[in-house]
Formats: sequence, C-alpha cells, structure tokens
Amino acid sequence: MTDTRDRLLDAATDVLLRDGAQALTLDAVARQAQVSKGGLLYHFPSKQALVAGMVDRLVGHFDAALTAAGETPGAATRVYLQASVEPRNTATGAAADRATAALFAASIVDPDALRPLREVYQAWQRRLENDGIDPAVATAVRLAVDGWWLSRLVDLAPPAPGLHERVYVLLTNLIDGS
Amino acid sequence: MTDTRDRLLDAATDVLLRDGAQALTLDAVARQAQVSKGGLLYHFPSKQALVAGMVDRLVGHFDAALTAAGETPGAATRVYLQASVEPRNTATGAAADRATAALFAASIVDPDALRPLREVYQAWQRRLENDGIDPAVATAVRLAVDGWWLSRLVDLAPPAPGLHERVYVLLTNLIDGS
DNA sequence: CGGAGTGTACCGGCCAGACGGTACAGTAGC
DNA sequence: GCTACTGTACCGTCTGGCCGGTACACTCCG
Repeated sequence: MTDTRDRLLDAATDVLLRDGAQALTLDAVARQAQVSKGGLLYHFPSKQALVAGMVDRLVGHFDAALTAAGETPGAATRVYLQASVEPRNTATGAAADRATAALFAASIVDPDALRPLREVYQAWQRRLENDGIDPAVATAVRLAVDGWWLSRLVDLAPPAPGLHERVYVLLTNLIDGS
Repeated sequence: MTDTRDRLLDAATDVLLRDGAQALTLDAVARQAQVSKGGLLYHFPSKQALVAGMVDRLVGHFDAALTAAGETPGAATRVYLQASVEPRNTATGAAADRATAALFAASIVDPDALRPLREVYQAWQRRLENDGIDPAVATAVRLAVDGWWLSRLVDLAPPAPGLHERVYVLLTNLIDGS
C-alpha cells in the first residue's frame, strides 16, 4: 500500500504547519502518522528523501494543473489564480498551504530538493508568459498569488474577507482586460 | 559598543542567505561575526533572542519607512513597491533580502518571534488601504511585491530582466490610474 | 596617589540532550 | 516467502546553552 506513504507525507506537512519547522523531526512525523520510526524509514530512508517526496508530490500537482489548463487566452493565469485563491475567502486553500509547506520544508532541510520544483515552476512561468495575454499581467498576477499564500502561511496581514474578494475581482479583470 | 551586536545580526542574515536555514547555528553566526560563542551569548542569551533581534531591527525599518512615506495618493503603495523592487533588475535588493531572512529565521526558530512583525505589518496594510487609491489596487501591489521577493529568495522563476521592468511599469500604472 | 572593587565585553571549553540514522528480531497478511 | 511494516535498542554527531575565566576601563575611598 502506498497509503502509508501518503499518510507520512501528509503527516509531515501537518507537523510543519502546526508546530513549525523546528519540530519537523522524523520521530514527530512518525508519531503524527501513527507509524513506527522504522516504518517511516522503510518508505523514506532519510529525511532528505522525505522532503524530496513532499516536493515530488507538489511537482505532480503542478504538472497536472499545467496540462489541464485550456488554451483560451488567460486560461493558465486564471487557473493559477483560482488554484491558490478561492473567489470567496474560504480560508482553507488547503492545497496552497500544502504547497507552501513542501517549499518550506525543502528550503530548510535540503535546498537542493527544490531543483525539480524550480524546473516545473519555470515551465509554468513560461506558460504564463505565453498565455495569450500581456505577459506582464500574467506575471503580476502570479506574483500576487505567490504573495497571497505567503501572507496566509506566515499570517502576515492577509487581506480581510471583504478586501479579499475585491482583490480577486481586480486580478480577474486585469486578466480579462488585456 | 553596540557595534558587535549589529555585526552579529548581520552575520546571522549572511549565514542564512548564504548557507541556508539549516546552517544557522550559534557557532556559525559567531564565526561569521568573528566573535566567540560566549560573546554571542553575551549579547543574545539564546537563539530565540537572536532571531528576535533580527525581527526587531526589521520592525524598526518598517516603522521608519511607514512614517517617512508622504501623504499624496498612492505614496505608501509606491514606497512599498520601490523599497523591495528596483525599477531596473539590479538583482540586489539587499534590504528586501534582509527582511526575508529575518522572516525566515523567525518562522523556523521561533514562530512567536513574528508577533511584533505581524503588528507592524498589519499597520502597514491599514496604511495601504487608506492610501488615497483603491484599496484593492494597493493590496494587489503589496501582494505582488511580497511574491516578488519570495521568488527571488527561493529562486523560483523570478521574472527575467526584460519582464521585470514591464511588470514594474504595470504595477506603477495600476497605482497611478486608480 | 594607589589599591580595591565594580561593571562591561568577551573568550573558549564543556556537557546534556536531541536528532538522524542503523540494526535487527519479530509479525501479520497475502 | 515476500511485502510491509512494528518496536526497540543503540550510536555518533551536532548544537544550544552554561560557566569559569580574562582584560580593561572606570570609580570610589583612604
């Protein structure tokens, strides 16, 4: 069963988001996943392998979203916006948080683990630059989205609900009107 | 001399930006600052105190910038944009990198150390929302800027030089035209 | 004037504990 | 008998933090 594998990956992000990066230890992850430490090391022979696994999963999601985006102008930019930021402030955005967690974990434990992510991200950026709309608009929207989930992750003054929607509309209009 | 204190703070950000979060140890910081470990611990009795010091300094800069911004419409938003992102892609943006480093260090070592920063940031966000321009525009610009320095810090597909300027112009126009 | 004492800034060795990782014997299910 | 674990004992290293010193400037008192 790859079930346990996924549970371990989930557990790692849970620990990271709940207790902070400092607390991301093999013991803590194993405990969270209700797996023995031996079991964890059976699936991920090292901590690096664990965070590499987190990044891999993230890369997979990215790739899927990238290919799933349509061909109409602004399609990719819109997908990127919607994937990270719901129109309404549902405050969950679980997928985006998971992404950030993986990013975070990697940059702490093993910056090299980010390499595959960098490549997919670069591909995504290229896709945005050729999205049938002004590349500057697409890039600005992307950066805003990145800033958005960062602000939520670190809880640095994320836009209040009312403003949240207005910013979302603004970005959407930006995409449409270019 | 508070000279040594500042040198230690600088050393901490240097180590973090150069060698990654993993390498941010008391020994490494002391070595970088050419101070003994005892000397470090004289100024900062714990690692938490060290990152708290980093955040404090950042908060100070924020406060200064906040009061220094003028009163004309969009002044604060423009300051925020210019502080983090040079019009040309000078690739340095040292101040912004320093900010990120402090943020990073805090979220790893002691998430609670971010509290004072959260408050200043919230104040800054309020200031942006009352900047004489559409609050949604101000917020969107802010988020884009946040995303910008994040992309540079983690090296996740930061906009290429040519695009960099176009995005900068786009954001500036957004501020002016609202 | 001189000696004693006080506070600041810093040195550097050391230790306890945490953490990553190994090893290995055992087991439940297919 | 193989996969997918469990459970535990253990090791070496790294790291945060403590502590006993030292150098030195300054001050207070007789």
